[in-house]
Amino acid sequence: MKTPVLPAFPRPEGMTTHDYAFARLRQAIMVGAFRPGTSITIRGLADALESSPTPVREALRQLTSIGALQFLENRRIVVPRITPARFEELISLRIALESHAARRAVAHLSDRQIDRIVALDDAIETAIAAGEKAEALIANQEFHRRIYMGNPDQVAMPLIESIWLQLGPILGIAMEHVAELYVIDRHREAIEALRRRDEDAAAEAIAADIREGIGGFDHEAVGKLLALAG
Amino acid sequence: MKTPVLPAFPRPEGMTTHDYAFARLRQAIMVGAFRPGTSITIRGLADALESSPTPVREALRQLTSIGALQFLENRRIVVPRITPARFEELISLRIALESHAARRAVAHLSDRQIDRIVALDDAIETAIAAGEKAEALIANQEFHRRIYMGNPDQVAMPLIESIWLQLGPILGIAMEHVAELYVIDRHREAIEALRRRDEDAAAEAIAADIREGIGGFDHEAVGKLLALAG
DNA sequence: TTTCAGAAATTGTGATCACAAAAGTAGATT
DNA sequence: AATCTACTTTTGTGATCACAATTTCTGAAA
Repeated sequence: MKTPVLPAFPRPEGMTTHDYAFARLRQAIMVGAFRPGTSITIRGLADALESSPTPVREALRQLTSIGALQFLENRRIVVPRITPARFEELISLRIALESHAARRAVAHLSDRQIDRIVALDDAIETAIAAGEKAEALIANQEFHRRIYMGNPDQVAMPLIESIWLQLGPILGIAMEHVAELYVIDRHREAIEALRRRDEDAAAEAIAADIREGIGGFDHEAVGKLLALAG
Repeated sequence: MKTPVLPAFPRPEGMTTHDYAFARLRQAIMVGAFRPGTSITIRGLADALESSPTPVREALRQLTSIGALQFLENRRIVVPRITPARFEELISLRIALESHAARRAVAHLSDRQIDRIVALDDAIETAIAAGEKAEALIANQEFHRRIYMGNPDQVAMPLIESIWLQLGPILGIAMEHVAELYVIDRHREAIEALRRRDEDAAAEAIAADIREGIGGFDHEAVGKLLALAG
């Protein structure tokens, strides 16, 4: 497999080459632009980004630290492959982390912040109705992120995003092979819990949202998806 | 503050310069060798390791990805400072992550593996009795790691170690200012739970171990420790 | 057709250098 | 003594190059 094409990504001025490479790759992996097993080369990326190996290598190294990429023994760089068992572990960890983060955020969220979260949920439904899967996915991530980030001393978000990155590749496959995203809407439930400042209910709503969403794929379904991807 | 002295660390042959720098720094931070706020320079480290900026910069970048270091706006590299609130978040996240990991490991641990874990617990007590704080700390980490790693598809360990790294600096301060490590021994309790294959009890024992160990520092105690460190 | 050895191309690694930004220093001015 | 300015030093950034390991390609032999 060759180095895949990167989705466009505007470069903010003042951003270092390294940071740009990192942000762009990270985004690409998180939204499922890469297949599991895809191999990546430093020089290939450097050419694509019109830069040189040094900053690109740093970006790739950072991505391996957070589980988004993998340096093999033979020094090849690949998007990690997923097994059904590993998938299950990731989902159960996601539930543990995110219900924890939701619980710890409840007390900090103002009504104004909750309003913005509601707006994001509307954006998700708009995107789904329009059949824009990628947009819906990004909006969904933003919905979750906005909740957890309500906690100002929050330290779980980077870990949660690490899990999202590890799920990205299989998510990309799922998006291609599933006719439409049928999002079981636990979001309303979560929002109601936030408004009531009910920590237990918020944590449970988030857990259910994950469990019934991407977590809904069972052992067999994941196996089929992976087989489809080669 | 200057770049601090690194604890010795033998370099396995065949290990790349980058990997060596990463492993050595990581270890140093995890065992509390650095104070919060300590600044680090690429060239300083390169000299200390008798190498060049390129591999060192990669190592530092990786360490920032897992929260062990921080690149400031002005491009300075520092060991992150901790606030009491952040400390509390880290502890509560540690409890959530590790009790989850313990629970998911129980079913996979063989009696033989549990025996080895018991041996590690003995090593901890030996180190404590001898007043060797650093050794006790490392053995304690190894005790926890060995439990969680029993799960072959485990994905939580890197995240847990990320938390350990973020707690490392304050742990170093605590070790200097606490007369002796008084480890409330929930380890026996955890081991018993493992032997009974009791997931709930194992998770709870680990949670209690953390809560009554490093988690025992309250808001005020953490503030004092940080004040001592400047 | 398959297999295997050797050449060629590709790729990660790490040292070096030029550059720009930031920090630190020294001296003059108020 | 305090403050500001100009100069020097330090520091992160990124491009380049040589090197070694790996992979890929090529062609001959079975």
